[in-house]
Amino acid sequence: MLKLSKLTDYAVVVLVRLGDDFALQTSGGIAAATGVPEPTVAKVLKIMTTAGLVCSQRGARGGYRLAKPLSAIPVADVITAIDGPIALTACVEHSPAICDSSALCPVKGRWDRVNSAILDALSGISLADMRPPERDALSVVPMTEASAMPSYHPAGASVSTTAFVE
Amino acid sequence: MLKLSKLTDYAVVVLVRLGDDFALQTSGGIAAATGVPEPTVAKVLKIMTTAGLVCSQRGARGGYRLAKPLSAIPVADVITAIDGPIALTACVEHSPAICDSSALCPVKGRWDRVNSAILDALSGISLADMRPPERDALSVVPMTEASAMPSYHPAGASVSTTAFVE
DNA sequence: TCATTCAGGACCAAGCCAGTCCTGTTTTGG
DNA sequence: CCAAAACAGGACTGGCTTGGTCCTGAATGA
Ligand code: FES
Ligand code: FES
Repeated sequence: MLKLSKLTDYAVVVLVRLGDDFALQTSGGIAAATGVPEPTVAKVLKIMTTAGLVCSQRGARGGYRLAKPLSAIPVADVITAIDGPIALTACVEHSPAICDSSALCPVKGRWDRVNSAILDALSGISLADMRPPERDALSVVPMTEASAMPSYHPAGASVSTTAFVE
Repeated sequence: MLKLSKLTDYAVVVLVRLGDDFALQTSGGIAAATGVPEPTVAKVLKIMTTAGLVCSQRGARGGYRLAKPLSAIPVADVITAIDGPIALTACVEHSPAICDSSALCPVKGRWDRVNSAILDALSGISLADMRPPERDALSVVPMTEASAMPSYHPAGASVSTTAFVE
């Protein structure tokens, strides 16, 4: 299954939202603005902080801020931060897993080319390219309450309408 | 997790093996030659047949044969045959899943570019590129018995040495 | 001092994938 | 005509991964 984890999708949404203005934003505020459940936003932002993509300010009036402009963050970095190194198969350079039968395997080392092709493709697209041109409608959402706003669910399926009850 | 299913890895191994000669080869023979468990080989080949990548001949003295040369089979086709259409997220063209909140989603339609970049990369590499230059050592393996040969396990981990006991 | 906010885990349930097996159907060969 | 060989197609199950939640602790500002 060549697909991204749902967390990665969330991360892009959150980061793009962070890029809308450079003021400190709390995880709760971002959750309200994007419709992503607050615990999930917090989890994503923690990972992003560890990866160095965002800066955090602790304590009261704290929050998160982008560490670099959106145009300087390739999509590959976000994926790597959440999913770990991009390794299509177990037998690819920089893969966490090791391969036993590398002496016998007929396709030994041959996936590397495929892997780097994908890596190049993902490194050439930045988060700025993911931002939609019309960013007015979303920025005006008040960060206090967004109860009536439908939540954002990338996976589709059945929308549990009580995703962010508070 | 941006990684391929293990079946896809097997499929490439099996198809490359099929490309070594154009005679009919039984699933059992391929299993013996590659070290992949026989039921798995059969499963992979059935999928490949449905996808039209290999031709099958039923009955006694039957077997499988490549439908087209290795150089005419891009890696993307193998992945699509096993994993379904390449769709990084749920909100990509040709994705089987549907997205509810496409009206609100801030990155609506923005994954398409990433997806096609990957698709292009995978379409530009054929199975012939996956075949190692030295194909002597593998072709001389007799198809009758390969009991002493270590099995091929892409995932690494613990090698159950009794993979193909018979 | 206290409320606020992030840090960093542990934790559980659901979904998915790998691998196996079983029952047909088709063809060859005696 | 019969039996063996080999593919077709599905059902089934165990194990792993992931998504999502929660809890406790540390830092900061009022
Ligand atoms: S999740 Fe469907 S358009 Fe973004
Ligand atoms: S599975 Fe490790 S080299 Fe191919």
